[in-house]
Amino acid sequence: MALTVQKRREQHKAALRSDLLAAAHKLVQEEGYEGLTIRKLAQRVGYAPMSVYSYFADKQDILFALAEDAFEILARRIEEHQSDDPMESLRAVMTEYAAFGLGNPNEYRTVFMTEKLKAPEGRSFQEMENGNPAMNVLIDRVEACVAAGKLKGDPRAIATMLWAVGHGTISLLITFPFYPFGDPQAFVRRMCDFTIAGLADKEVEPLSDQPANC
Amino acid sequence: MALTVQKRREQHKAALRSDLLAAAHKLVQEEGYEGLTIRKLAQRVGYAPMSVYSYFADKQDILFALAEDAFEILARRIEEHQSDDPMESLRAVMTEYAAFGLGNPNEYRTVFMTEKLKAPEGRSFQEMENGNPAMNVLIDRVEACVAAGKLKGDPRAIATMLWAVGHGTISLLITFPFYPFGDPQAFVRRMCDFTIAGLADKEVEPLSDQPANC
DNA sequence: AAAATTATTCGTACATGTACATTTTCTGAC
DNA sequence: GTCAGAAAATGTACATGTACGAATAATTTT
Repeated sequence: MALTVQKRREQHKAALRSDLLAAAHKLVQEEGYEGLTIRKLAQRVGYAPMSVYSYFADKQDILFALAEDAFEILARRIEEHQSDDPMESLRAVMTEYAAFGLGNPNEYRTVFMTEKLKAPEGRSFQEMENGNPAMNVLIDRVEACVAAGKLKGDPRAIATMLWAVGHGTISLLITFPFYPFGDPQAFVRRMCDFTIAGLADKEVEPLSDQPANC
Repeated sequence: MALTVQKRREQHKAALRSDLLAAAHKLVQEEGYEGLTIRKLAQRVGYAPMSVYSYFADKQDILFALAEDAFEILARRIEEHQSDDPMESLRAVMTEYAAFGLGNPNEYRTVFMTEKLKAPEGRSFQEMENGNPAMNVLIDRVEACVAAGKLKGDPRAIATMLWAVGHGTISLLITFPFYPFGDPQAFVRRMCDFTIAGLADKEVEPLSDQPANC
């Protein structure tokens, strides 16, 4: 029946897209980040350059897909670092997040430091909130801390604030490698400790509901 | 004598460079940020496209120069917002910095969210530290707070931490405009208050001296 | 002044992302 | 099987940043 064929085509297309991603990954391994070129990529899989655009909207789309794969590795790595103490588990998110960002600056940049022209098609933010695996784990662990009475207030607000601090720290370290932050690890730890200590005291209000915007 | 001619040439060259920058600025005004093109720019000043490269290393260099001009406006704006209370003055830096970043996302991006391949030729960081006018004011005001006994510890370390928080906040707001941070102003204020409150307690150690770095 | 050296400008050429239109392949109805 | 319509793949073309080297102008040396 028609639906089966439809499905098969979709799967086939997904498989080809996956092949392209694999080829892109290998290309980056072999020739570095700036060696990833639409033409080279097409050549690797025996396509004409323009055929790539049947599977990806544009080059950014490819980079995003690659970065998303990398971020799933991060999510797994974070889940490996879990403690009995929920606060320690929370700290581990920050630590692993930082290590990942510093170790994969290109992926970090494409996901977190690149203009987002389109809100990911679904609802404006739900998609994003649930989009990055690492963000999910962060919220989960904040919730655990709140449940354990170690933190007080709205978990999403707390997670967002932690995100802002962590992102600021990491992106500065990535962007200004020559600035004397001292030992990156130490700077990350300092920012992390400082922030968590600051949050431990107060009751954190939920984020406002976007009132005065334009 | 020879030196005079040398000087004159340098001034002439600087003037031409300035003309190019002015033309670039106008181009951006008229056609938007992505409308700034080497070819268009050259045409505006009656040059061949490649001649632009006598005055700028590459396109990034032009964008940087434009952004630096913008940041001087920020520095001036910050200095207008000064209070008797040094802590309030410090808060004003963050507020104005944020307002500037949100109002000039392109400039903010080119200065703070773009890979720095070359450490600015002088000494590795001195140049950078004194490079951005806003950073100078920040350090100055932190020093004032320390002097007034409102903050304790190393001023540069405190300023760097504030920078990290401020930058994280602003760059997230710029990069994920659709994420429900709530009112941007409110989010900035929250991050700012939270951070300054957290710093007020503790004695802040200087940043370590770059020990374990590959 | 003439020649040599240096600084400045420019012409040509290439790799890149991708818009647009065309061709080829596939699908489902008759 | 035939054929119309859709989907996938491709060919061509353009704007862009910029490398490279030639041409031109300015400066210094002789």
